[in-house]
Amino acid sequence: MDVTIYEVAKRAGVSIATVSRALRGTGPVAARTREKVLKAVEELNFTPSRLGVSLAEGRHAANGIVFPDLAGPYYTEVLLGYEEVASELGRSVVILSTKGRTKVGDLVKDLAGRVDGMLIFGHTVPEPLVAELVRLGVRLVFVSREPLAGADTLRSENTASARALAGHLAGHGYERFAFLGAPLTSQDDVDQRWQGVREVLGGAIEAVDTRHYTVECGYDAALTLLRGEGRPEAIVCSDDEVALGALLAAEELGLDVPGDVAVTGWDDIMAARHARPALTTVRQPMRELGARAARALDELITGARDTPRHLVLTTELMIRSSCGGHPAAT
Amino acid sequence: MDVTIYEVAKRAGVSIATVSRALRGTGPVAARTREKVLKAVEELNFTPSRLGVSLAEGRHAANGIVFPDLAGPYYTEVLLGYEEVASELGRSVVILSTKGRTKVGDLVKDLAGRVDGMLIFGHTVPEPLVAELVRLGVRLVFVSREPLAGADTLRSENTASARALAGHLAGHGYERFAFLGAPLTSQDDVDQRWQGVREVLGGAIEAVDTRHYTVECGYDAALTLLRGEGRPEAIVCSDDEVALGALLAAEELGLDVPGDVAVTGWDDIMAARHARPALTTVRQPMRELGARAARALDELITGARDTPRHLVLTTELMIRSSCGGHPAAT
DNA sequence: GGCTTTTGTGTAAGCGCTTACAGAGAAGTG
DNA sequence: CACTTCTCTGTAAGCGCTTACACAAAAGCC
Repeated sequence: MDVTIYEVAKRAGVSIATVSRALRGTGPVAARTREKVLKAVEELNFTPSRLGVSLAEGRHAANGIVFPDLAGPYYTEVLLGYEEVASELGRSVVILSTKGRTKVGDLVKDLAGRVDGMLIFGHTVPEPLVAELVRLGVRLVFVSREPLAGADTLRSENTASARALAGHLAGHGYERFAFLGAPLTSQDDVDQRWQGVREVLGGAIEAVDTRHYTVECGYDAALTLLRGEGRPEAIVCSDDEVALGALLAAEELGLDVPGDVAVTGWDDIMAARHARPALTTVRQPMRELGARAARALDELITGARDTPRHLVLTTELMIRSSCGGHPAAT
Repeated sequence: MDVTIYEVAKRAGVSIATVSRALRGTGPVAARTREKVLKAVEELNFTPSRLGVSLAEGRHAANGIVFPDLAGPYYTEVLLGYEEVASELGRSVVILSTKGRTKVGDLVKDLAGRVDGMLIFGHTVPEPLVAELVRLGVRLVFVSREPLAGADTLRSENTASARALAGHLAGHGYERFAFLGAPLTSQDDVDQRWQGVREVLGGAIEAVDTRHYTVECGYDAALTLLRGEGRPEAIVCSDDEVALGALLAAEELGLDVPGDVAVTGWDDIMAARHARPALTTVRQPMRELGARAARALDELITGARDTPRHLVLTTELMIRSSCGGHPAAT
């Protein structure tokens, strides 16, 4: 790691400019000269310093990603899709989690100084800081948030998918519903799901707050809900983790799912597929979200595109057994 | 992002050395002078270039991490623990996945040029390249592999935990066992688990290959195993994903778990807890693995320690319902 | 008051690499 | 042969920041 381009040049008997040209193919180099350079590189086991290259080029060849936490499988899948495409494009990925961190502003700015652009999940970064980053010309792509002027946004479809899910549930003949996991922000993913479900079920469904979208919070809220008056026949959950909590609550209360109460989730994470009963849920194309985000960011970084774009990816309704019986199916 | 230290110095009417000293606190600066500098910094919204600082300091303030994939929740948890401590120590985390990648050597070397040290999972990086990195003085910490000269290793305990698991299973009175997920490498994690289980169950257990440690491969191998002659009464699986596959196979064949066949896993991932029956498994302190790795790497990077160290973290036997009935217990 | 020590600041040299531009030599053309 | 064009190479200037060292002024001490 201590060999510099100067030592290679000396050993090969050429200038550092020639070494650079030979290695990068950025200019004409005689075959004989190239051989001498490559031989010296091999003998000295030289690898160009990333720092030197980046400073001289004025670019990092790296992408950033800011997320609230990775404990939910949702974020992991997006990250994997993102990293895969970033690597294909010759870029490293620098990660930053904001969970439990103070001075998020400083952390995000430090990240911005290390990368050519970044992906931000939803509202992980405070809005004033987002506005500042946009003003500074930082290339940004957002996943899972409403459109924002000056930056790209990418999300999965929510409203129509929620309507399809609610329609399917109604087809089971249920008449009393609850939506577990009230929206935190207007127009965020969960709010759109709530809107879509409500369009179909109307006054037959009521939203219940869970405080966070975790298994634990879903369990607590479901326990309270299922112990109360007017128990719903079906619970539509904001996401799979909350739904897993609801399954635990039903189990503890000795309620059969879906016989006594049906439960649905959102995301189609691994645990949802392996729970019993297997969760009926909506699958988000999470890897594709990450992959598309990396490509969008590439367009912004290379200048292939300079106008913000807002994309919506399609979802898939995964009917399993938690919503009710399906004659002659699965 | 375009303001340089020169512009700040000009605006504050001091030299760039004074700006640097004022911002970093590396030398005496008069209070009056410091105020002028801070005012200029604020007016110009200056943030020091990470590249400039790193090149001048000769360090990146970043940690690398190389993993085969993040699809398994195991890797995610380790990454989270790692990132959290790295951030506390003022370091960013640069990730690299090797799954499906060609030219892993080039990718790893590029990563090495961006960070002050890195964490590598098991045998993700080919041994010759590992030897070369060690020789080049790259600070390395390995997780989940046997001790290696010249680098730190960190793993969870396997053999004694496997003995405890096997002892518990034997206590259920089973007499025929299978180990699903044969070891790939001598002394790797799975091999140690296999050794521990075999010490207790001896000739009553036989290893079955799964090719990979995934749900799908576990399912295929379990299907074959359970359809064959001499069906085992209990299946000890290499890890939770393989165990989830075994649960799917049993379900498909109409076998009751644990009535007809008991199943155990390893890791205690979310899906293992939410499966039904809930998996008996061994919990690895995955976040702590990551956190300890980051701290170990910090010691190597700062020079607080220069001799390699090999640590083993304790695990916890999680008895749930997939191994058999437990009177008056959950 | 003279000498020593401390505080504060600026200059210059790098850290490792890229590349514009100038110049030399070789090749091509009329 | 003279002129033009092409190939190849080296020099010098930066990219943005840190800091050793020299020097000046102020403070402290006898």
